[in-house]
Amino acid sequence: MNTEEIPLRDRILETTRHMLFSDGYSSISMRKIANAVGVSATSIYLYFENKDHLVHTLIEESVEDLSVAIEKGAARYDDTIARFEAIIHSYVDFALQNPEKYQVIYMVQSERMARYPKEKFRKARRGYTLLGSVLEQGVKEGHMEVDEPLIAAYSIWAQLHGVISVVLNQRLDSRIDREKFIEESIEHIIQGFFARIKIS
Amino acid sequence: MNTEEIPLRDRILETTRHMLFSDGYSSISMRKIANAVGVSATSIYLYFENKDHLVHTLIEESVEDLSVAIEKGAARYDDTIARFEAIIHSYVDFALQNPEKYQVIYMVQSERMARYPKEKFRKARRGYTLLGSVLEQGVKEGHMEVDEPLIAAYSIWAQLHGVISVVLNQRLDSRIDREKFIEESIEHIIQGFFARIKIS
DNA sequence: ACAGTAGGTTAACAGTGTTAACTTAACGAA
DNA sequence: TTCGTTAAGTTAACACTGTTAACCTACTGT
Repeated sequence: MNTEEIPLRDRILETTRHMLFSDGYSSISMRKIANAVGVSATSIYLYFENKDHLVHTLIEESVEDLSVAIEKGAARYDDTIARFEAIIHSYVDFALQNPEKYQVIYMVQSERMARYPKEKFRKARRGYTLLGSVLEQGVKEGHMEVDEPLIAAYSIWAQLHGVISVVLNQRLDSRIDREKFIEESIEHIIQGFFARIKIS
Repeated sequence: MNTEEIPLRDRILETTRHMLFSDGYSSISMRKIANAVGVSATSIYLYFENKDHLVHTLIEESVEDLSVAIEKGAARYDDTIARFEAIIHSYVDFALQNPEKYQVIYMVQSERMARYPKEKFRKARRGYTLLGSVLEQGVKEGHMEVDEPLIAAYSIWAQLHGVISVVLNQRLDSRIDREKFIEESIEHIIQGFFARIKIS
């Protein structure tokens, strides 16, 4: 078999990610995962402390990949505004092209995240920290008007996630066209940072 | 006892909502809920088909309350722009003042929501449908520039949820001030609809 | 040839959602 | 008053869950 060559730990991770995405968290169990991999349930505990740890590892992987995608996207441009837009589009593109990985990041609700080791959160910061520094640069160059770049970056992050999760979770109103929704939402989020006109 | 006067069904709902918020979904069980209420686990099945139905009922209640809050907020003003801002602030205020109810709406992840009866989703639409009609009015009066009011409304909805959930789920970067984050995010979301300036 | 170890296994425990069958109290009709 | 019916709850059981402890087994280095 070819799969025998791949380390068991990796096979467990891949199988879990797939099952997590297609069946949902509450449907997966250690026994089912083990069964799909072709080992006994307790073998999973040789590589992961418990179910939480297994899921957290999956999240960490996904966060890493997302961060890399964003950094690559930004690196393609020198111009600050182009970098700003590239980051946002990289985020959205990654989420839409890798729904399994993206969904895993946010699939786990607050309670289970509370058990997520705090130091790991710093890795998750990489993406919007980069965005923050781009915003700062934008302010310096006079293109944007932003009080607190870090807050602004986080705000964009949250807004993007809201848009993406509505799309991926299929909560979108059936009367609304998916692509148009995404496009207009991104446009709106971007636009909000170039114009700061007082309401007349 | 005073609690004996309250119907069992209501006591179950109240207890479940509280436990759901404080302990999280994965920590609650039919037996624990029943124990806290003071009845046997199977008694819950006299009023709810299963655990899903129990949770869905809770969601429905919360959605209803949120909708009412928004409608009340909008009704306080005649001016379109004022109504627009009132809706957004009502949404945020409700979420922050009733975290138990708001969190319950989004606590249940996509998989469990797929089992949520589709006809119930229409009720959930009430809030942003109202927002959509206000946007439409704003376009008519020349205050705003929006292509598709319904899409725009949904986009705002998603963005607001993103911001709120970051705050309530305590995923906020510790360097960032909570109140300032909320304020600036709302400001940004609102501003995006008044100004549509092409990027130079 | 033998001890140690890496990489698995089976058996068991306490807890889960859910169903079926049972009890018990209240009520109206004869 | 006694019967049948119904409502509201109970207990016992089933198949499944995460997790632990004890066991096996094949390969390694000496």
